[in-house]
Amino acid sequence: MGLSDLPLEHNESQQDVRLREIMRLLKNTQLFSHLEPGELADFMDAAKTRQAEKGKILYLQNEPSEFFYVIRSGWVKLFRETLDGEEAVIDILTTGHVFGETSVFEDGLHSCNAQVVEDAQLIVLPSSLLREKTQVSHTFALNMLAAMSHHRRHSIEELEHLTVQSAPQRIGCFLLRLCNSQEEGEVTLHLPYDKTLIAARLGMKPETFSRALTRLRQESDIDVKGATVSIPDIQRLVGYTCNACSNAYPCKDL
Amino acid sequence: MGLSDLPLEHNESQQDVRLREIMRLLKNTQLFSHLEPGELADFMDAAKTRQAEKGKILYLQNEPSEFFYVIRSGWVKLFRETLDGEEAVIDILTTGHVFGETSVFEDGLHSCNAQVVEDAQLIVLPSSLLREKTQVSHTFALNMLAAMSHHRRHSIEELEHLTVQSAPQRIGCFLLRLCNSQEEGEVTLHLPYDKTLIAARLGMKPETFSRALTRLRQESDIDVKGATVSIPDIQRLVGYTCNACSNAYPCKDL
DNA sequence: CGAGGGTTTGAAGTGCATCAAATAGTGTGG
DNA sequence: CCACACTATTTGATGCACTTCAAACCCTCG
Repeated sequence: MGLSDLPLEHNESQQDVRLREIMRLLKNTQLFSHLEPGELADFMDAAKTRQAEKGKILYLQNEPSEFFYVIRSGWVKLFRETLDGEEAVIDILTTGHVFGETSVFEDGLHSCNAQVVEDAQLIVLPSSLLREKTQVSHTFALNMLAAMSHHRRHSIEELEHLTVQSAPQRIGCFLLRLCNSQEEGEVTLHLPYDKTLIAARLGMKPETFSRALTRLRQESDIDVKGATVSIPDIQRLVGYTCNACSNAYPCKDL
Repeated sequence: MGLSDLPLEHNESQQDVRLREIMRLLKNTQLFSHLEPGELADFMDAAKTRQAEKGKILYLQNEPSEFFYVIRSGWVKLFRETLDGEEAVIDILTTGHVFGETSVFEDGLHSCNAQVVEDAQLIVLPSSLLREKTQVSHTFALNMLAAMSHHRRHSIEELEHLTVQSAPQRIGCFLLRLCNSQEEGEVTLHLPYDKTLIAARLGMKPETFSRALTRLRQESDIDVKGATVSIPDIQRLVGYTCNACSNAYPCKDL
C-alpha cells in the first residue's frame, strides 16, 4: 500500500532509500515538522509519488480538492485565470513546498489552478486525510495554523511589492531572495526557471522584464549572462531595491 | 473586571445591554462563532472597550503584539510603510471585523500598522489569551484556522485584482462588494469613507480615482453624486467589471 | 463669509504594455 | 559538427494608463 505503487526496485535498500528521502522531505516542511512519529507514518502510508511533465495541469480553480501535494523536484505554478483570459500568477513553487492544502478549511474547493512548469516529482496525499488529521490532532492543527499564518504574511508582502515597487525593484527583490540572505560580498546565482515565467511571477510582461533587467544592471552594477547573474556588491543592490519595501534585508521569508 | 472600566451607566440594564451587544458582535465573527459558552465568557471577561479617534495609531509593524481588536463601530486602516515613505494599504475594516490576531502564530510581531481612520469603538483583547486558548482548545484552533484560511483567500483575490483589473474595474469591483450581492435591479449606496482612502485601498492616487470613476460612469451608466452612488443596472456594471476577474459575481467574500 | 479640507480638472511626464521584428539559444536530424 | 526549426530573449517604435504638479472648484464648518 501507500508507496507500493512505485516501480519495483532491484533491491529493498533502494526502496528504503527513497522512503527515507520522502520522510526527510516531509519532516522539513513546516506542516509536517512537529508531528509525532505515528502521525507522520499515517501520511507516509497514504502517500503516492507521481511523475508529472511540464505543462501538466494538476487541478483547476473551484474544483473540489481531492489531493494536496509536496514537491520532490521540479517547479509548479499556481495561478488564476480571468474570464477574458488574463492570467495572474500567485506563486511558483519547488522542492519542499506544499500546495493545494489550503482549500480544506473553507468550502473544499481549490482557489487556484496548479500547473507543472518544469518536469516534477510529486508526493500526492489525499485531502480527506488532511481534513481528518486536523480534526483529530490538536498539534497538527497548530502546525497547520502556523503554516497558514506564514502563507498569509507572504501574500501580504506580495501585495505590498506590487503596489509599491517598480519593475526593476521587483526583480532586484526576487534576486535578493535567491541570495540566501547572504549579507555581503559577491554572489553568483542561477535563475531558477524561464525568464518569461519570472516575469509573470512578478506581474509583468516578458519585454518589460527584459528592459527592467537592463535598467537594474545599470543601477546596481549586477552582471547578467543568460540565466547566470553575478552580484558584485549585495549592499548596492539592497540599497536600490529595498528602499521601496517595508522589510529590511535580509527579509527572512519564503 | 473586564468591561468594568466602562464609564458607569445610570442603571444596570444599560450596562447589560452593552454587554449583550458585545456578546452578539463577537458571536457574529467567524473567529468566535462556534465557541462553547464558557470559552466565550473567558474572552468577555478579558475584553475592554476603548474609544479611539480618527488618526490614532493602534500599533506599528514589527511591534510585539500585546492586543488584538474587534471593531464595534468606525473604520480602521491596516497598512505598511516603505523606507522611502510610500504607503501600501492592506485593508480597511469596520464593524464586526477582527484584526491584529494573525501575528500570534508567527513571531508575535505585527505585520502591519493599524490606524483609526474614522472615530471608532474597539473591543480590545489580550493576545496572550488568544495564544493560550489556541493552545488549549482544539475547537478554537479550528475556528482560527478557518478564519485564517478565509483571510488568505481574500489576500490572493486582492493580488489578482491588482495585477489584472484596470483602475475603473477595481472601483466597479469595490462598489459591487458594497451591493450585498444583490443580483438585479437598481441599487443606491453610500461610499463608506473618504474617496482619498478608497483610492489608497485600491492602490491608486486620488486623481486617478476621480478620473477612473468618471470613466466607470460612462462605461456602466452609474450615477455618482458626492458619496452617493446609484447603479441603475447591476448586471451592466458586472459585465464591465467582472470579466477581468476569475470570480463570478456575486463573489461571496469579505 | 471665509478658511481649510476634500475633490475635480488640466497639462505634461513616466512606466509599462503592445505590436513587430531582429537576435540569441536550444535541440533535432542529417 | 553543421544546418534547420523552434523557442526564448532582446530591441525598437508607439500607445495607453497611471502619476505628478498645479490650479480651480466645492463643500462644510466655524
